[in-house]
Amino acid sequence: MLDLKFIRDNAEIVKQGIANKNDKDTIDEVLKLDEQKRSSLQIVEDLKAQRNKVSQEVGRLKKAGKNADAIIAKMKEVSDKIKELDDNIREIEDKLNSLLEWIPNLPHASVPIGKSALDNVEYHQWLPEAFSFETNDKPLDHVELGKKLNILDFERGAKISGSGFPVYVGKGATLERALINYMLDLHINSHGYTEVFPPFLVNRESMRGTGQIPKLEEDMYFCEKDDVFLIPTAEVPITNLHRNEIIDEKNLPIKYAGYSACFRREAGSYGKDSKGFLRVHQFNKVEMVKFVKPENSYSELESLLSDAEDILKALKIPFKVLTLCSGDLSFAAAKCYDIETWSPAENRWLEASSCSNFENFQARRANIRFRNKETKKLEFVHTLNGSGLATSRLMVSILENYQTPEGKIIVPAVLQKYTGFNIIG
RNA sequence: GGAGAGGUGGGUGAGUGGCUGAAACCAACGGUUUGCUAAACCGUCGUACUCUGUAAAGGGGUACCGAGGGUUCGAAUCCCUCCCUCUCCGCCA
Repeated sequence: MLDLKFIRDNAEIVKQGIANKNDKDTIDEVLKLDEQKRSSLQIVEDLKAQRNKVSQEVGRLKKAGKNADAIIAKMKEVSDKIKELDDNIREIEDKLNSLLEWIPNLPHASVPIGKSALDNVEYHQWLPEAFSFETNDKPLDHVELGKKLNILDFERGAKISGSGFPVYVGKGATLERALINYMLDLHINSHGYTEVFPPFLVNRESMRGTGQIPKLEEDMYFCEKDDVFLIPTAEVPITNLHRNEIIDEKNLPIKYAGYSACFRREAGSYGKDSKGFLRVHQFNKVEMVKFVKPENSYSELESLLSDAEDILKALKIPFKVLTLCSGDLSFAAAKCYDIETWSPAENRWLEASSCSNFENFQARRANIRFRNKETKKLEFVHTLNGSGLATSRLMVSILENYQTPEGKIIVPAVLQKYTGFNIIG
């Protein structure tokens, strides 16, 4: 959520930001409603001031045993008028809020302007030693490998749940579990994050807090009976840990890392990247979430990115990092880096992580503040989060990059103590 | 699922129709005292919106005691609906 006062004072900047994000511009309507609201507010508040004053007078008169019928009758009229104006203001406010909820966060000044993913800018790239994009044999893709080695079962997943619900079997299941544990341990032991194991179902307010609602509501699984949603990412429960809280400044930054299953309906994206793990309805992810002081959020974004990259370096998976252009930024993000890992069989890069700075956009929605010791004022924190990492796309890269000419999989060295075996097949 | 208790400021907690934006205590902040720390003492200490306005400040108003309605000239206080937490019982992992 943007600050209404900021919108009022910087309408042109906001409009430009929305345009750069390819989003719908409702600012003129917002300003009009804001104007209406404030003028009505002035009138009704004057009436309320009058009512408060006279009501006290009534109390005094009654105590003195005097008759107050005349002014009571008059105040009744005032009260009715107030009620009418209040209703009117509430109506305006509802309209205003429903518009505000849909206004995206503005891109940071360092974000390249662009229309689509094609305009994203490469930030840097990392390749393992002796790596080559050229391969002599045609590598098997992860679906073929999974089937051949009997470690992934997409067909049975479709039978028991539907397409996009993969089943990990045998050493595949162990490898998945090892990967999750390895990533969590690294973040907790080496990067200073506190481990969180969050709920996978959250209420509507939480979804609103991080910005999934209203814009992405259709993309989430919803349990109507209890009005709860399956989380699309652990970002939601973990960021909402501090919803409606005032965080002690000396506890900042707060850094959490947590595993969750992630559920996405992927409505409207059928047929695109549908193979195997490339687009699934349920996947596993370790997520990092930070609550930081505003002045530090961009340096925290860099370190968040580097924390995610450390996983890939340790696993020796080739990756590159993109700075998303304004048009490709998600609704709530001010800046975002995507990490893409190399898939030799697909012969392309696959998105495995997003690391974003939301500035105070989520904090304002979720009302997460701290008291600034210098100004003594309450301020919104900045929130950030990044996948560290999603296992599905990562698993594609691991299986394909670590396959031997015989079609076996060598377990990456850092995972071997977690799996207890060093080869699959 | 059944029965009961309760949700008040950063925290504990008082407050059953007007003098309560809210006692008291704790925490926090500023100061005095002290060789340093501690203790003691004094003082300050809600948020949001809005109007006015200053170099910075400040001042006025409104709202807010879980949420939303209602009664009333006037509601933290009375009524209704909903949400949440806790305790006990039942069922179950």
